[in-house]
Amino acid sequence: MVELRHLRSFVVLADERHFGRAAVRLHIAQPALSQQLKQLERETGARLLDRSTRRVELTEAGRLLRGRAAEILAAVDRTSADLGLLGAGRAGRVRLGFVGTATYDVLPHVTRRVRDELPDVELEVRGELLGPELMAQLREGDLDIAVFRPGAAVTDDLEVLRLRDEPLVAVLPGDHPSARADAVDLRELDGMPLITHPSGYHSTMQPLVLDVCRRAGLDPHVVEVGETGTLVVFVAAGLGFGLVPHSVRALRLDGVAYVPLSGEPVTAPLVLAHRPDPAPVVARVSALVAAVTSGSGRDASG
Amino acid sequence: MVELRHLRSFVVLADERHFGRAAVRLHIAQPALSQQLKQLERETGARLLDRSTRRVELTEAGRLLRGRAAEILAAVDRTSADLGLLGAGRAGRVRLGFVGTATYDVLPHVTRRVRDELPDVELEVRGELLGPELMAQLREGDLDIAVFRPGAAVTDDLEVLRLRDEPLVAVLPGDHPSARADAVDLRELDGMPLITHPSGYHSTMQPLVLDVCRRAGLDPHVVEVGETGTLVVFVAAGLGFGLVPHSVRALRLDGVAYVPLSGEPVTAPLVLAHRPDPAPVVARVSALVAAVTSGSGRDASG
DNA sequence: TGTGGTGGTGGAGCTGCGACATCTCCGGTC
DNA sequence: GACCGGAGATGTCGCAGCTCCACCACCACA
Repeated sequence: MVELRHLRSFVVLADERHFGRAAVRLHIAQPALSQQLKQLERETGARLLDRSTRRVELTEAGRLLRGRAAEILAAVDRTSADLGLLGAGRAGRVRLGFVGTATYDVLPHVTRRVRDELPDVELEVRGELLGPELMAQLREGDLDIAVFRPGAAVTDDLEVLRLRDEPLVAVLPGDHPSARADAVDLRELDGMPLITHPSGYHSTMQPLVLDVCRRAGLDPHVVEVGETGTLVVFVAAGLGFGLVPHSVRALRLDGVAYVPLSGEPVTAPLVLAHRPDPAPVVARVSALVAAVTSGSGRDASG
Repeated sequence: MVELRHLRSFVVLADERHFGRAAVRLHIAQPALSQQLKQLERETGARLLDRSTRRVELTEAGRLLRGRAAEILAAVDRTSADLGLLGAGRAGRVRLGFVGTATYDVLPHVTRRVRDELPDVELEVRGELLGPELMAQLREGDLDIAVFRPGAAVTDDLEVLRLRDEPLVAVLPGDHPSARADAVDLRELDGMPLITHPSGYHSTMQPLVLDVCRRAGLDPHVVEVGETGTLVVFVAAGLGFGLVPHSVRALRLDGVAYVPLSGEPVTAPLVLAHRPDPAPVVARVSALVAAVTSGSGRDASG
């Protein structure tokens, strides 16, 4: 039966064209190498080397085998390496997607920690995505881990880990009377347009935000934007106010103030999701994300 | 060190998902299979099977390995098969050269037979070459097998196999008085130009043909042409007559008749040559050429 | 709580691989 | 042409490691 041992020896032998030198490189004795080649020739039924005591030359069959054996051994090595990384969960590629409101706080912290603690893990990070889109990409296998705020549609074909609940804060233009207050009552904002994430099934933030406003007796004119960054920029431009999770405070812009809401706190949950039975890397990175978010979530602002 | 044995076992195990059944299929005992899997997991550093006494399931690493191992084993099998064909002389590339007078009869028959009986052999055929040129190409390694008519210069650094002796026939213009005769005496052609192959060391036919003419008392005006095809075309054009081996009759042109010579037959030998200690394919194709020429040489004309 | 079936483990035996010594062949040299 | 040295082949032996057998541990099911 042909074994990789035969192929490994043959490749070196074909390279050296000399049994003695090849044996040294293989850390075996020359007679053993002769035996292996003989076995290989018996197994394959082809003469692989034209050899005399003076000269070792590849036959046509030998040339064919040299190429094939090299490919096979490369495939084995590559597979072995891949499996090692997979098994240790210390390397491999992980694709992470973040919802907009986690893009400016969680994302950079996670990236930093992974680079520090799992330097061989190749992170592919995408921010400013929307919850339903993230879940769809997870299910499609286009993403390994998603960090988002769950709507009603989180089914149990995904493993979901609750990271933390973040209180909503108001995003106000810097020149608003309440911009420097310790807290703001939503009713003080009556009449201002509300900048929100998209409606429909696209964002889980908008229904939450609208509900909060309605309960405070507000029915603001709504301006929808695609990204959290844009939302804050709009507020900075004086186009209205917004309601965002606390951690968006990491996104500091001139002309913008983040002010806690007075009264009973309203929170937006942040979760992490991945497919069930994840690869060790995915599990490891997930754990790191959880550690990052629980450890230093609240004091992320400056 | 990972060996193919491990991969073969793993593929079956991944297929059966049952150590006992897999061991039976592999013709080894179950504990041996457990050992192999353990080794494989140690080598790769990854857990490949989630297993209890009730259930054997592939991990993600296992799924990766199953695919890779199958590819690797397939590549090994394919290579082994290819080498077997090469070794048995049933595959490979053979470059065949034919002298002009064997181009129109032997060449097509050989090509046909090889395609039928050795479909994996890649044949590279060149016709209308001259004997000395063929031998030079053989020695240079530019050709594997040559079929030609030997001159004096066939040395013993080539293995030569006599294929057959062919009687010379006259090639006459269709309107010649003897064109429809059963035989022609050379003296009837006195005064006609003789179309021949090249002189000097280039062709072994010309000296033979001139000798035949001289012994018949002819001293014809000689017109030299490079190829046998051209020779026959010249005859068809009424430019003279020729003397060619019987098998050239396979080249039928309007306005040309092949007529046997009366009197004692004169033959031109046809031989096959290759380098000593040839690759199996070369030997096998050589045998096929010999079979073709000895079996159906004479009745090749229509 | 027994029972059957499953994968894991420990020890004995044997296969087969590799090391060593030796042989044979061949080319170069004088 | 006899000698010499280097190269691959061969014969023998020791031992690593694989396989097998017997047994263990575990779990589902009755």
